[in-house]
Amino acid sequence: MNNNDVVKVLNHIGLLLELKGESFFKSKAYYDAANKIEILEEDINNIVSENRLSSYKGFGKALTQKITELVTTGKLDYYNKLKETIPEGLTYMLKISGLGPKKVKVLYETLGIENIEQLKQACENNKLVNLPRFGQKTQNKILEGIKNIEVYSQKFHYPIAKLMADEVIKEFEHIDYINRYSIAGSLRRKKEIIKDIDILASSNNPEKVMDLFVSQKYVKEITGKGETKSSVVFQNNIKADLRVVSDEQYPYALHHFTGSKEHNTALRHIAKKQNIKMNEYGLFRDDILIKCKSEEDIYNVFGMDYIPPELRENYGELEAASNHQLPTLITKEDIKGALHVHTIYSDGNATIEQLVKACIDKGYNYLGISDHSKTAIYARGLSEETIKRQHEEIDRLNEKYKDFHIMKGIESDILSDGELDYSDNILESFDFIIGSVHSLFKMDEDKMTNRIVKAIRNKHMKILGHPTGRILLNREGYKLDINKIINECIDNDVVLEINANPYRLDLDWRHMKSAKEKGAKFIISPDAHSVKELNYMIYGINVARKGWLEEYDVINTLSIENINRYFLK
DNA sequence: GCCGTTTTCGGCCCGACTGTTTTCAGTCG
Repeated sequence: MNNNDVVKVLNHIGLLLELKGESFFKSKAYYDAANKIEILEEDINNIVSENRLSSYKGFGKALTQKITELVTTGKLDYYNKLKETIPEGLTYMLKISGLGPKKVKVLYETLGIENIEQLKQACENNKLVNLPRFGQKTQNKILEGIKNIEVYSQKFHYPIAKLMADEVIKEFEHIDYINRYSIAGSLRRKKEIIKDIDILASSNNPEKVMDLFVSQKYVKEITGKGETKSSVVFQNNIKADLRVVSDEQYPYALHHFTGSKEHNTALRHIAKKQNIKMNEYGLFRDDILIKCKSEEDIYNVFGMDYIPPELRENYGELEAASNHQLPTLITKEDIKGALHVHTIYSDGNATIEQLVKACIDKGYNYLGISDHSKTAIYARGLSEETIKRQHEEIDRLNEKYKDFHIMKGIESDILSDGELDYSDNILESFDFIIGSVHSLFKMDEDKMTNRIVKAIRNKHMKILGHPTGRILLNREGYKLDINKIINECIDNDVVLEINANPYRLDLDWRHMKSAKEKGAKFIISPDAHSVKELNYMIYGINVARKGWLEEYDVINTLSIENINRYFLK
């Protein structure tokens, strides 16, 4: 039973308790515990076996006992009994927009409704309208919600949501009754997956701003409209919320709606200890507003440095800001070159020279070509002869572009036994080698971990490509012991790739901070298959910032001389 | 279910919107 399994059980217990009608705070205790275990870097099994769980805040007698039973025996009597008392279908009914635990409980207890199918029938037979605090509109909304269940639970990759949000705020640009505006929420924090778009504006005429917002051409449906808040669904099914406040309230509101919820809650706790009330409209001491002109001022009130939105995940940023120990996050200006790039030699669609010109335009100093290796037949992986030909072309181009440097690399498959794809003398002809897993994803955890560890220990290997192989919203990463992989990389001077493809963003930023603290080095790579995909770099920088990385943590901030020296080490 | 240096009981972050009521409960973020 790993950390993730425990998180799932605790969250489910929280949900079941809500459906039972228990105090919300009891549920919250389970949710809070789940959240804490989720960001834990240590294996819960170790913590339990060493009896250290109760020393963590939020883990009292009951939770410690339950988690211990769960981890040591693999099951939890309390959980199993709880599950028996509540039909499974009720959990799914909560996914319907507008339905929460209280209403689901009423439906179950009065009409005996146990699942979405029964609920739909009851609506169609007009059974809901006479229930307490239900009515015609609620019934219609539930029916609509059942129809929209997939739409409303849909999630989106960062670039899709960013593009949509930019369209919205473009409309705000020249409106004289809007003072300030910004993207907020998870999009401003640059999360890799976005559920909905949050936008904030300040204005003396909120009604007019709301009218403008809900009448935009991309709006498919208006799901709410009030004086300070409106919600819409766009044609591509992305939901968006707009909040409008006065200009004086804007900094507080921007902070509030940027989140994360966990960051805000933790900061509010700190505020409360200092007798300060905190909400989206201001900071108040004895009901008197503490004036702040910017988010920076807000953090300063608590003696903290400004925390960039990317770090606001309650991963230790509040403590670091108090101690003036926040990282100086990497920026796109720090990047000197791109190393994971495919060409027409394998499955890319651009020539080396086209990519060189694009990189020069971006202000990069070098480019590292890394086509697929020979086992990747599906991607036209390079034979030994083709490699020779490619190296000759690179030599010619290096003569032609004197102020720029093209490095010879390869993305070698890590074969099922952990070997790389070419003989030693071929491998020696490259400036760098990325090792990546592209086959047999279903291996069990031990086998996969050993396979990759063996590759990491290969003296030719310099970079571990997309370390977990995940495809966001599509495929889980292969099963592996990520901490062991990271430790092996550190011990063997292998660089961890941050694959900047917005559908991968692999390594996950949640692992970066602790890896960095242990001494890991990273490279942000576009994994481009075309000139256009060189632009993926920014998505990798976004998540590197979320992972607390600074310039010196990332090797493609080095000059060409130093990166070559690094690989020769 | 957890927590506490004023507390071992009574809090637990806070507010907008909706739909049901005729003042507020439930949902949502």
